[in-house]
Amino acid sequence: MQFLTSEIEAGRLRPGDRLKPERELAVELNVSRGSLREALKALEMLNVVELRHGLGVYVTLPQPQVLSRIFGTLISMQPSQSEDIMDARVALECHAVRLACRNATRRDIDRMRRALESLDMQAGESGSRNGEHGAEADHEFHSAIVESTGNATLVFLYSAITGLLKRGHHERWLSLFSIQDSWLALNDVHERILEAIAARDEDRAAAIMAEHFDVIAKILAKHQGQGRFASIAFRPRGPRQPG
Amino acid sequence: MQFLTSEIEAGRLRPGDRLKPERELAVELNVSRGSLREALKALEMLNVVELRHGLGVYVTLPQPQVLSRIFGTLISMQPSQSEDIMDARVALECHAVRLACRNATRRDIDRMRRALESLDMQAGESGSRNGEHGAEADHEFHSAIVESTGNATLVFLYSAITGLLKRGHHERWLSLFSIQDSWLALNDVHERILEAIAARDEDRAAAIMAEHFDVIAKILAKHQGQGRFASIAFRPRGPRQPG
DNA sequence: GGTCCTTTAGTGGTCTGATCACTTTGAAAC
DNA sequence: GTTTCAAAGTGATCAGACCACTAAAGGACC
Repeated sequence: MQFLTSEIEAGRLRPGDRLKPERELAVELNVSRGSLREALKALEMLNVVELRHGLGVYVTLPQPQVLSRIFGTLISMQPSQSEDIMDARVALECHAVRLACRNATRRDIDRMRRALESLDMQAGESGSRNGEHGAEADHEFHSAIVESTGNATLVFLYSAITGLLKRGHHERWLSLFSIQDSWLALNDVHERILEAIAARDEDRAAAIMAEHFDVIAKILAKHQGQGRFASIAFRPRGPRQPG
Repeated sequence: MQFLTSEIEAGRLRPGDRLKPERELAVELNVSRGSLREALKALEMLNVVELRHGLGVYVTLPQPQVLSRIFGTLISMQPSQSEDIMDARVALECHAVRLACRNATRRDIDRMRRALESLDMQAGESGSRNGEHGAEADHEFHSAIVESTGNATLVFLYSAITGLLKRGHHERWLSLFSIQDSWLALNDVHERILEAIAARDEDRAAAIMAEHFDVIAKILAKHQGQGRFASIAFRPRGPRQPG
């Protein structure tokens, strides 16, 4: 177990590599095949390794969505604060939008624009599934920004975080897109973010992104009383207690 | 395997509960004890259960540090550049320092101050293990900031990220603390960050933190040519290629 | 009566060896 | 040349045994 993870982290085993047969590996590591299999199955659970029947054991490249599934199971077991998760998202996105200003290609910007157009269309209607589509388009816009950074780590963290938010607080998130006046405010801010990115003005982009999360926080706070998190200018919590 | 996770997610099994003995459970689920153990060990890897020798199998509440270990292993397999990881750190810390301004207690601030004092002491000497101690004190200072936010998710992500940086780029990181003039620049910035946090001035704190990472990036760039990452004002990379 | 030690039952940890199931490969049959 | 099928290599699972650890019951000693 320890052996395999350290081998992988040291880079001696790389995604796609095939491990030696179980029987052989067990002899080398001086453990029984049963014990080795316990470790392999455990690593398979983490998606570090894939056991293919009749073929062998392969080192795999964990996909972000797989990671967020694991995260979901784990965090669903602890008293996670949605505000905490949301704050992590704010942190990632406010910096991501700066990197986007530097690295976004024309294609990236087109993708963001399409997402906003889709969001606009949803805003006109007010059907029952309105929130669903709006949330999707919103997510597409923000994903486009993060992915345009070209930073694999940020993308990875972001997808894990948003996966969590989606699963755990889906209803509350959707409700944001059912509140009438939120559309106007959000769409305006979105447009200005895109504008700033296109102008490669990262200070402005970051400032508007921060403002964006403030707007969300305020809308949620106003309409739900509890749906608040600590974004940049919004401070629902007092100082922590010593301890 | 499927059985246990669904039982847990459904809430029928709760943290602290003890499962039936392996032999008994294996009979009930119609699998051999070996197969059951493979599943249990896999779940143990996710920290969903804990196998206590001589006692039994217990459902556990995952601890953040264990999660971040797993997370770190997974991230380490992503094709990320060290600049990418560093940028994620910048993102987390620049927002964390804002939250620190709101939530840090007197104890938190004392802890930061002690870390800086320790850092000062290291600066005076110039032994061979100087870099080691300096890096440790530096890490303590930054950890204190992130932990003072009271945001479990941020702490979690931060420890995963820094764990990665430490493991994968230890030497380069240490070298920063062996460069003579870096001490002066870094210590000054550290002091000003602490000052801003104590004054609860989050805009200033965030600005100085950003500057801090700029300083690091510039020092590394100057002394190593390659040790650069994209911090807020420092832009080593051109626009991404359309892909 | 109380304290300490030993024993014992219950449990996870590991090992061994066998058998089943899946995949690929290459030889044989056509 | 194509198809068929048998064999080799591999993971999947099983059964049974024994080891190691823990806690509680029981007895020995003070």
